[in-house]
Amino acid sequence: MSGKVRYHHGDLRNALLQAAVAILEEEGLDALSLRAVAARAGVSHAAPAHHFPTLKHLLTAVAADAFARFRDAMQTARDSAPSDPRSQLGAAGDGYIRFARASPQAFRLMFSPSRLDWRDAEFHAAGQAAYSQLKDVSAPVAELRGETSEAERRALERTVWSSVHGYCHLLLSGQFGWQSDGGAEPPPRPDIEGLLLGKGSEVKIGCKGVLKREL
Amino acid sequence: MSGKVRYHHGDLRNALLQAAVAILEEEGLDALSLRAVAARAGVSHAAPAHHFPTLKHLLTAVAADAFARFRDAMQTARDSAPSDPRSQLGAAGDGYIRFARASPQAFRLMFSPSRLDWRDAEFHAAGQAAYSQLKDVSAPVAELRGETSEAERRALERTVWSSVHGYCHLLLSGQFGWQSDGGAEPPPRPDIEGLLLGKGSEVKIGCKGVLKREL
DNA sequence: CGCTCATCTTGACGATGTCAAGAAACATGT
DNA sequence: ACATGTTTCTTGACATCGTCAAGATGAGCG
Repeated sequence: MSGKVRYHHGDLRNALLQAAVAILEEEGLDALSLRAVAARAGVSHAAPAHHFPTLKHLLTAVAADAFARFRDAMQTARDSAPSDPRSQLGAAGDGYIRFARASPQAFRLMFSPSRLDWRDAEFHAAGQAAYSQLKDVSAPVAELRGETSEAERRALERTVWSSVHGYCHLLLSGQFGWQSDGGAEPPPRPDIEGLLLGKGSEVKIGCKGVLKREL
Repeated sequence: MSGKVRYHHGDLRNALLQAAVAILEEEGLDALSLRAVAARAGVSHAAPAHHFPTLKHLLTAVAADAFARFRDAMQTARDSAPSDPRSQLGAAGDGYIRFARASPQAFRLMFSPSRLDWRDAEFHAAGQAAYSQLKDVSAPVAELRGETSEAERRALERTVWSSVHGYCHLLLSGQFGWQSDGGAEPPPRPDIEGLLLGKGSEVKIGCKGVLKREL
């Protein structure tokens, strides 16, 4: 509790995680080393070993924490949006993108397979919690499209996820000619609502002969 | 020319690139170090310095080479597909995915911003050549959809690219619960043709009142 | 008080990227 | 043919990294 430096830190695990998040944001993923984290926490270079046996363990814990904030970003965006399927889908996508833009380094880490231990229980749970956001907004859309089978629902989730995730990944990679440090706004994201539910004033006749009118 | 080991290699730059590609495929991106490449080419650890001043230079050259094969994969897929916009769009996407599955490590490298020098001229040219494949198949689709402005065409390119790229990235990250080493087939890719051009037997009335029949 | 054990420090090892200095082979001009 | 200069490669070194081993320290508990 006290700020004094003791031999036994008392809460080193949390201090290391906090230092890791700070380094990740300030200096980037490539500067996130065990020794840098230890130095920032004010302990010796081998101190993290007991709490995080390996760099991969530390990065996995940081990624799990990031996934929790990632989920919150989507939830927050959905909370301040209308409850219809179209708006909820768009809001989840916007939350997804908002997080990626606000924490690009964390986003990179979260989807870096080789740096993480995918079998870690907490990490897996955090990832699933985030994914459930996509499932929640995709299900009503699948309903509207008449895609009711399990396979069809999963396919729709993958379509939504691929579209939004690909946009984020390409955006952060600079592939759209957009730099995060400049003040310019990035190009608009794919219009998944329009692609999946049609434009607002559209009448669409499905291949099964079902007539639908959206919004 | 001879297989003899000489002090002056004669074609070390190409030999290093070839060794790098081999290591990338056999041992993965994380094992691709300057020293490993030098050892595989049979030269001393500092020999690459003259041809590739920095690891980033070597990786950028490897990525540029990969982008050329990437472009070829899309072109080949398009060549063996009908010439209508829908088929060409699907074929380009399939070629994109085929390359990512066949060379996952190269694909990872190609979109790893921090490892590459994005201002390298050859790399940039190779990337643009690959991107032109997406532009070529997107333009006729934009035409069919009545999206003729420059901004609309660019937006459609981003939508197509995001969808296919996101699918590849998530697939290779194991996010779809699919492992490349197992013999199982991965889940199907997003149906971009269907999303952008409608299902085959569908009649669609656009918001501008234009009636279109596809296929 | 004394014992036990988790926690932290110190020191070391091999691997990495990069630099500096020098050796070896090629190129060129005369 | 020979000398000279330049390119190419080797050797050696240094800092940094992850990881391990051994020991110091202090907290918890009988």
